[in-house]
Amino acid sequence: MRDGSKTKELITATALRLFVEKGITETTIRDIAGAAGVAEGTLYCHYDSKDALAWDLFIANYLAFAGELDRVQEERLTVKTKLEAMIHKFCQFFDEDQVMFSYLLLSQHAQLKKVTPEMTTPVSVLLDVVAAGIARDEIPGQEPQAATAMVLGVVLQVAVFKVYGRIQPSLTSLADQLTAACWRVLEV
Amino acid sequence: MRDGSKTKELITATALRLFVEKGITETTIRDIAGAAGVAEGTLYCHYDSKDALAWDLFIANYLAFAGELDRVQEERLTVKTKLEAMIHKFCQFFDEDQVMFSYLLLSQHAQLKKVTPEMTTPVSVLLDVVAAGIARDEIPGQEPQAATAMVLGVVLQVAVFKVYGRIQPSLTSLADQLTAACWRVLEV
Amino acid sequence: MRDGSKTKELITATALRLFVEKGITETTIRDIAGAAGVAEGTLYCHYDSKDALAWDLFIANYLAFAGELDRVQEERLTVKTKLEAMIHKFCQFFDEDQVMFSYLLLSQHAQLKKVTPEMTTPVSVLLDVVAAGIARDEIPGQEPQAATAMVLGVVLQVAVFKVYGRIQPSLTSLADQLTAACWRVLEV
Amino acid sequence: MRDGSKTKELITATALRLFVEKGITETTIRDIAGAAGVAEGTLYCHYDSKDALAWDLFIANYLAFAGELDRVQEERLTVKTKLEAMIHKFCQFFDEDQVMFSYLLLSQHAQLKKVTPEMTTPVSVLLDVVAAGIARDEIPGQEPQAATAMVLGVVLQVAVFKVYGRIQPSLTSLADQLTAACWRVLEV
DNA sequence: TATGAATGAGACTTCATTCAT
DNA sequence: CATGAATGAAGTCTCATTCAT
Repeated sequence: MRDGSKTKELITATALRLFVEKGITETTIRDIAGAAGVAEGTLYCHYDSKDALAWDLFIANYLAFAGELDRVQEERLTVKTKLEAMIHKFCQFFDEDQVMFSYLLLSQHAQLKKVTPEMTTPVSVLLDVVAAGIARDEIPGQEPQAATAMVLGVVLQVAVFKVYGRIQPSLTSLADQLTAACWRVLEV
Repeated sequence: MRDGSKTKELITATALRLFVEKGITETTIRDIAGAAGVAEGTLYCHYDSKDALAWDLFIANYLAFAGELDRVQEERLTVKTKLEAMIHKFCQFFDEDQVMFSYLLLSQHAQLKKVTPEMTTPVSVLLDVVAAGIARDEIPGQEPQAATAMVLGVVLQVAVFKVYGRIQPSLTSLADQLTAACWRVLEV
Repeated sequence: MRDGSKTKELITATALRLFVEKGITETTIRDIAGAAGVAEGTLYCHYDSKDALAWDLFIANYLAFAGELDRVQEERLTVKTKLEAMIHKFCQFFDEDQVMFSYLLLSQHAQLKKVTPEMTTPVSVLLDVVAAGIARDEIPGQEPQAATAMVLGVVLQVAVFKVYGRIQPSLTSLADQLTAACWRVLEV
Repeated sequence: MRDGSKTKELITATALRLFVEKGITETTIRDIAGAAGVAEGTLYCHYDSKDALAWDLFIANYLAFAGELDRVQEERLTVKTKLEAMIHKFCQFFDEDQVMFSYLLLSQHAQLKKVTPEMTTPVSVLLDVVAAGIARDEIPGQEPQAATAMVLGVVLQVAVFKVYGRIQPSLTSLADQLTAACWRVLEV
């Protein structure tokens, strides 16, 4: 109540958790306010609307993650090491903040309509690396979109299985295994 | 007006399309009835509730697809051919009824809470095949859940990219390529 | 299905039972049709509407009962014997058809708006007898309406208690006791 | 807008009036909100549902009235004076708040299913007094339930006739007369 | 007469949002 | 900034009634 930013963070974190637990549409303002211990109106001191909250939560973190992916790939020279670094980053993100990772995953479909093509997203970063790898012949010639999809699928579906409790070990501990698998996928 | 099953099919098909276009929660009874050209109350002649409609639509087709997957894998002897047949089936299903495939994909997360463990699902069929392959040493020793996730991810994410228009060719035409990729994934 | 009047009686009897069990508004056409084993539309072959059914059921039996009360009182000469005969009739009606008696009791309030003053009702018959008794000095001078209310209350409330299971013996076996009590009430 | 309890009282009083005028089922949320001059949703700031409103309105006042009856009977020593005091209380309640009295009367049947046996109700208070009177030989030996029903009937049916406009004087002015009649009823 | 799928008005309820305090 | 009562549009669902067969 003293520091407004504390309240905002509280609301944001609570909303994130509930969005993942119940879904965005299924989570009401009352749910969030109640779980955060603030009044319903308070939310509107920090966000214009529920949609704005969901969007902010999505896009800020989606782009930030894309930025991190981009940074780690830029620090590597070969496609193989770029891919390795990116997958490690994926796994690290998942392990450090599974709730946020899940949120990006599940809200992706709904929010993607509002993502403009010029934005740098995790997918576009991965696609650029894969496409460059093919262009530079570090990866056998193939359709970049399909190749990207397969690599992305390997990582994301393992994350989904982890969320569902089908997989026990941390993703980080599986990162090398995932990288190897992805690399084999790309070797045509 | 005479044949109730025609009306039911009309409602079902309309609902399926709208659910995929706008999302389940975002699709209203009025949307469905309006698009199907029937009265709102008519929906309740055939389904107990909107949730029941969404669930019926999901589970009937989810289980039917699982059944088809199971049938084709049973007709093959080796894990490799089983996998190949299943992936072809995946691609065929996608190409023949992309709307339904998309619906199963997007509603999976929400409806999965109501799926009981004894049900045979597409995931459980794939998992069984992979696990058996590992047990029989047709696939190198590894964690079956993780292996299943990776294979599933390859196929599903390519389907997602296809839905988003990132990929042009039909999935069926990519089936062999996907099978090869999945097999490389499993070769440790 | 062969004889229409059988179907009508079936519907009528079923409706009566459900109206008493659940209340008129709370009983749906579907309830009645389902319990009677006929289609929903069939009801409209015999009654114009649900309200018409409820009203017919009420007024026919309300007036018929009034007619019986009137008949038995006319066959007696003194107010005391008239009252005795009427109360016996009340009790007999209750014991013979508790469901119908209950229906008249509970729907009275709602249907009474449609009862016109010139109709001969159970209340008007009782009132006439009491008023005549006062006029003829067979009952001490008093306000006829209040006197009628008290007599009616004694009988009806005992019936209500019987319906609620608070009273065991049949009303008929209590008729003399009720008559005596009513008579004492009227003796100012 | 500031003081919520004012709004709640307004809604409650409006609902009470309409419930009595038209019946509970026949009164819609829109009716209540419109007559109270609030939005429809406002009702749900104060009550969980329409049923909860009807129930609260019933049980709070039903039990409060039972409490008052119990209090006045406890202040008297003999059954005769207890009965006299209770009937006066009945009449006073009716004259002071005929709408509430009518509501308790008409909703009694529907709400009684939710009344548990351990609750002290107006009927149970009266029954206890009558039963005690019989036990103490202040009233001739008889079945307490039937005796209670008759006394209750005398008072309630006069109230009903008053509601219907058949009786002009206030119930309070008739209280002594009613008490005398009830007493005669009990004298076997 | 009987059927029952279809109708559509309208009931109850939810919930994002506002605003006076 | 925070509050929370109030709002009212919109959603789901019910149900008396119709009508083609």
